[in-house]
Amino acid sequence: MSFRLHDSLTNATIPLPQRTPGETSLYVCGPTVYGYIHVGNARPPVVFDVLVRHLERQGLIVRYVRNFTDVDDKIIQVALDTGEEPRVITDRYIDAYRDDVAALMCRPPWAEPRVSENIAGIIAHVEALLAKGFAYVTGDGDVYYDTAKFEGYGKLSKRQLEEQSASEGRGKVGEGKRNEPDFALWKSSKAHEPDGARWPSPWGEGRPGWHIECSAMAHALLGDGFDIHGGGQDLKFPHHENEIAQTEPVHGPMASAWMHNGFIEVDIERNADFSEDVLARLPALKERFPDLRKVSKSDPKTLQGYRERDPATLTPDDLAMIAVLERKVHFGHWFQLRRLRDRVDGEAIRLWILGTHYRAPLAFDLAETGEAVSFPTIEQAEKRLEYFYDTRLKLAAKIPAGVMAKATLVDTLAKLVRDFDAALDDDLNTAGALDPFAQVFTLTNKLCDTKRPDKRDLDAADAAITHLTAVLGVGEGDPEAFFARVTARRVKCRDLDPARIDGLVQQRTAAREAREFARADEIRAELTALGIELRDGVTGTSWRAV
RNA sequence: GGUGCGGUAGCCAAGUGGCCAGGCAACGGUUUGCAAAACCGUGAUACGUGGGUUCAAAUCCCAUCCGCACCUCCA
Repeated sequence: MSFRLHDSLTNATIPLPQRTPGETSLYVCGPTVYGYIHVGNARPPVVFDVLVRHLERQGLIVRYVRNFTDVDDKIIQVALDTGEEPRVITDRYIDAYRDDVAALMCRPPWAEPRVSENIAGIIAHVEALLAKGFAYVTGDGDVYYDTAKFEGYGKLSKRQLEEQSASEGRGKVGEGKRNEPDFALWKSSKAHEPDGARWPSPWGEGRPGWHIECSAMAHALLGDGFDIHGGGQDLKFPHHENEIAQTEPVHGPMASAWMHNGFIEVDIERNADFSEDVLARLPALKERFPDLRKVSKSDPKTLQGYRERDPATLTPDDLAMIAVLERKVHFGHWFQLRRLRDRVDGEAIRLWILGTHYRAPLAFDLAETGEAVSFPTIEQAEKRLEYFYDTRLKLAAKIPAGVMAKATLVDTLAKLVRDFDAALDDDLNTAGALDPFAQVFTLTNKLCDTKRPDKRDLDAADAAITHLTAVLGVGEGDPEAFFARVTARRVKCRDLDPARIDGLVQQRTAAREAREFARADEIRAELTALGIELRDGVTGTSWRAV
């Protein structure tokens, strides 16, 4: 095992930690299930799924835990808004999450704990922190972590204690909180909060704070310390910093390595088509609103606020803000994974994500021509996927025709597979791994195009492709199922009539057989205009929506 | 201000001292009734800028400019 990874705690590249030889334990922070996820949330499951596949392929047992945060202020808010019980809400979004990540070709983790099913362990952990003097109870029945007691506080995010501001707690210093960065381990329930979000505890009815949940669930499933803790970059502080602070005093060092993925970012100025006036005002607006470019959940509300104002009172700056907000809301709409999946295949989203190293930022592209919305880089990935599956179909059809000639590709293919594995061994360099991946497919196509392909070459190509696609989780499905899925989506999206297309294709075939090529080309032009691509093969003509 | 990440060809994106990235788009060719798909080939002094080290720098050192993210719920 020569896998090495970048550890965010030490900022060094280290060998894969294995507390138990032949086994690696991995904890990844999962979603808070209060709504549908957006494409940014898709990155961690995809990245860590590839990590698990790669390690397992090399014979390791990976104990991969990804939690569901089903107890949280945001869930309570949804419950209060809709009148539903929290469990109903969280069940719904857990199902939706599983559906989304399955579409991204992520395999289920070894364990998916829910906070609501780990309350006893959480209470025990809080009690242990209280007993050791790392936490204190306030008059309101809240329990806070005392960050001043933990010497290593700030070591993951590399920040000094005094710089930090409060998080995860309603209190301010003086109102029961001892230090500004102290965070809640247990929050007392308020009268109006739903029954499904309160549990009895030694400190009265309440619910756990966000950070303690992961510490407790990781310990429940992986024991005292584990190998790798993963999650998005933004969780470094405060979430993971707090997990360390909570875990170390009770169970000793938490994770041997930390892996943080970069963000998927949207750039609203890109292709935004703003007017000269808006563009001229952007710099000044950015001064006033530093997070102007960031797509935020409060954007629709803010936009609504502007729309409700008397147009006469709107200044040019306001109008510019409206233009920008409209753009942000538009991006936000397509950022949601469910919506995006209506336009591009989940597997293509996966390939798009893997095209960039997991620690680097990844730009989300959206282009518009008139009414039509497109996602250039993801659509590019989808075309690539079609190529992979086409190649597999071609290879499968050619394998029976293999002969004992001269095998020339066996060694080359083996080397490409080694290069592929080596790229992944180097801190999961999926983008680098796509190089040998591409070369294997080119060689396979070339091999299939030869008249008398060697049987051993064909088998070697098949074995190489099986390995590469299984590790990346890209192009490994049933090709027919893939094309059926993609065609069905495009047909639906463009409101095409498959029966009519089949009819036109038949007419064209008849014309071609009669050697009436002008007529045949006329029909093809008609189909092209509908976005249908034809392929004349030896076994007849097939069509695909492009 | 603090902590990180980055600037590589039209676009996306690997690469951390000498040798090839890869993909998309473009162009030429093989193939095809013509296309499409596939394959082959081509392209551009590609490495933010200025110095330095070295036989050799995208890669190391110094300086500098620019961009991004997080530091408040966020993957």
